Amino acid sequence: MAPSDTEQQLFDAALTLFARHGKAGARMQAIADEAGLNKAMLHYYFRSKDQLYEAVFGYAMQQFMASFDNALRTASSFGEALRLFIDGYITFCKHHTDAMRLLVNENLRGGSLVGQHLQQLKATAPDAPPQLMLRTIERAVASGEIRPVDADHTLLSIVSGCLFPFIARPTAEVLHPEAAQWDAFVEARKQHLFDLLYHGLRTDTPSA
Amino acid sequence: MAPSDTEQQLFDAALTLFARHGKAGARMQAIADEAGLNKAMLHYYFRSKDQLYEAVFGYAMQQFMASFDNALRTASSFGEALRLFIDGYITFCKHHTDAMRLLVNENLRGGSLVGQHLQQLKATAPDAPPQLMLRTIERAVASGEIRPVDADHTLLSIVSGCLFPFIARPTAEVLHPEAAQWDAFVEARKQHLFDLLYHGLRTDTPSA
DNA sequence: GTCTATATCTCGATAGAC
DNA sequence: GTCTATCGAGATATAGAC
Repeated sequence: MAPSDTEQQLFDAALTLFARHGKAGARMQAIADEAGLNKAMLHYYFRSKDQLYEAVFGYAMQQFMASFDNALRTASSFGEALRLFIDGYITFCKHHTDAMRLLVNENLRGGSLVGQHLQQLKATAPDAPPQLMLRTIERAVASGEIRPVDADHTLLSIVSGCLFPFIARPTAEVLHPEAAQWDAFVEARKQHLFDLLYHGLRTDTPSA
Repeated sequence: MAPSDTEQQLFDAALTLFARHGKAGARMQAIADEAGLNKAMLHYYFRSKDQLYEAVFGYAMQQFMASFDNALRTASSFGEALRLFIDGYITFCKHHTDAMRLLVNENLRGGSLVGQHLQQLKATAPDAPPQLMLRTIERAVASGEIRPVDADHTLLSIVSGCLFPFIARPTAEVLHPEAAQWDAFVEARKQHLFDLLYHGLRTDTPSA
């Protein structure tokens, strides 16, 4: 069932405002305004604010997971997988900033939605991107391609490096004013992060 | 002027609840309850919710900055500085989770408070921890102790590695259920992160 | 300084015309 | 399906007794 135009507009507006102001801070009136419609339509399509939020959150999560899937499966070496993962992650954040913000927000608040959706995902798709990357790391350790690091911590480090600039953008912009051209800064980050992590993980280091 | 006991109790309760539910989600009634007092006292000491929030935010920021200052100045090598910075950061997050959550939340929301306070800090204390660590990185690059990395990106990577487990705790706990003993996981992270970053940054890699 | 009681308003949700 | 008008809960903030 394809959602109607109206429903889609409301949905998009909700994503934007929930991401910007959080679940509690976003106003149904503001969402309706953003969509160029009225509150009654919001309730007509989504019943309540709670249900609207859950729908939006589920969508963000799904969109997020889908964004790496293909990339990761084509990698033929750990280095390539690492680069694809980093590039994919950062590109996703750049183009779907609202979705990312929503996910981080929910995590930060310790909401139960994160656990629910992840558990479900783990059950229905045991080789979703996070697990896939975990196993990629474990294989690379086993084959000696990288040092014997803890896979969970390593994945956390990779993800954090990708996400953090978006989370801490206001701080980053003060510390690094030249980054006024945000897009260039984000692009440069892909390369920096790959270098740092690849050097940090690989077994042998031929001198330059 | 030392704040009265009452004021302090209200303040602490506010920090807890603002961190837990965000500025919009936290209820003045709930803050009063948490402090074992009533709403009227909140307005008596802090005028409005806005002013209460600003006071709490400023305090969190200040507490955060103060927590590294001494540690960083005693380091005699880059490796030592890196270890002190990581240990200090993670320990701070562990013991002042609410303050950290508040700061991250405000960053995520792109609030203007972050910029204001950081600008002011930069003016009054030009060698506050962030700048201090930046210069430490630059010196280490200049001396050849580490590879010629971009200092801003590197600092961002270090900070993100420290903070992220706390930000993404719900996700981390699903991916890594053994981390049910959170404290042990956090302690282990100090070592993991230092290893990863030190290997990633240093110039030469003597084989084990 | 501290409390109870209340004023004022904002927001989520619904009713009902079209 | 879409809108205007409105209800009623719950929020911030204040008044005023003690």
